[in-house]
Amino acid sequence: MGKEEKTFIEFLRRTGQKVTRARCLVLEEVYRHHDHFDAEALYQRLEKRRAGVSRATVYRTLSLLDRSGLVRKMDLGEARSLYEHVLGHPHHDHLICVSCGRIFEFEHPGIEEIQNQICAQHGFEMHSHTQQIFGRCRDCRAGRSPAETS
Amino acid sequence: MGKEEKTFIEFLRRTGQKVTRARCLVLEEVYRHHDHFDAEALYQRLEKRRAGVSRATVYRTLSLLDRSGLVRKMDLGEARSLYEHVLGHPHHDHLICVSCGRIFEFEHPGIEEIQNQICAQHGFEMHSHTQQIFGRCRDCRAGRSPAETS
DNA sequence: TCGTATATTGCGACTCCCTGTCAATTTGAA
DNA sequence: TTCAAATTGACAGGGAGTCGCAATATACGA
Ligand SMILES: [Mn+2]
Ligand SMILES: [Mn+2]
Ligand SMILES: [Zn+2]
Ligand SMILES: [Zn+2]
Repeated sequence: MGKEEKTFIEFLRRTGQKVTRARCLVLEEVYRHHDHFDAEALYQRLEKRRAGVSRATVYRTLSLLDRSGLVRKMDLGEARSLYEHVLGHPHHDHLICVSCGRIFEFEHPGIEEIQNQICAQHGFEMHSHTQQIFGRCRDCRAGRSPAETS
Repeated sequence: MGKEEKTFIEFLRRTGQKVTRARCLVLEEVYRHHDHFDAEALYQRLEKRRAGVSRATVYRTLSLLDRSGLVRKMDLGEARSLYEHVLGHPHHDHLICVSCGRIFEFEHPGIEEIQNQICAQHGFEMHSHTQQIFGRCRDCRAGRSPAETS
């Protein structure tokens, strides 16, 4: 049993919720890939594997995973929310190419430090933060299609 | 005629669109207040003034104002998008209190500088960026209700 | 292991924020 | 003033996500 299962089960127990077949299948599928995904795509992947988990349960379980700290829900201003792993993926923020849609990750300790300063100034207790930079990626600027890059 | 009207008309002309009664009324109402607002609230304000502008036109005009650079559309992960002025309001980012919902603004030159560095490293051409810090504000931490402040 | 209280599930209906359609109206260039 | 083209209001439609509920699964204690 992976660390994520352990964490999830511990979270469910701690909060008086049940460890169900559907929840385990969703968690398993979430951790089969390591990219940014949306709820519908995850549901489709489960369908393909004939997991027999409903769309509603996918949404409900993603919410649990978010609250348990296993995944992070991200809202990039698009219709659908995206999700990404937290466990084993250190905190980072995103560069989003408005041309090809790809998402690049970055992290910079200086930013976190400044954020702490700002919170201190405002007497603000930070729970989470997000930072997104929208623009054109190197490939798109070069007129290259993303497919040509390996 | 305020600077915002001038800018808007110039934008409309430049992009081959028409300066209409409805668009002017929406712009006027947008600039009557200087806080964060959503489309529905703006529509209600117009209704109260019997402006006779439809909800659809409010949405369509907000989109134009966003594209013209007069307002900024913000997605804070809530159902509704928020909008805020750009003209006369220097760039800033937001602290959002998850307890009372109030939004506080901050700006820090160091952050912008780091963002430029990161873009340079990735060969990324930045168009815009947003940064949100979620947490609890000073008042909420002190158990004070926001109404008591002022 | 079994029985039972309680949580969860799948289903589809539903909500909510917009967005698209289209006939009627307005705009502005000539 | 004329008139093609853009815009508008009304409302249907879309799409992501949520809710209610009867059927089912889970877990806890006997
Ligand atoms: Mn990421
Ligand atoms: Mn602001
Ligand atoms: Zn790109
Ligand atoms: Zn607060």
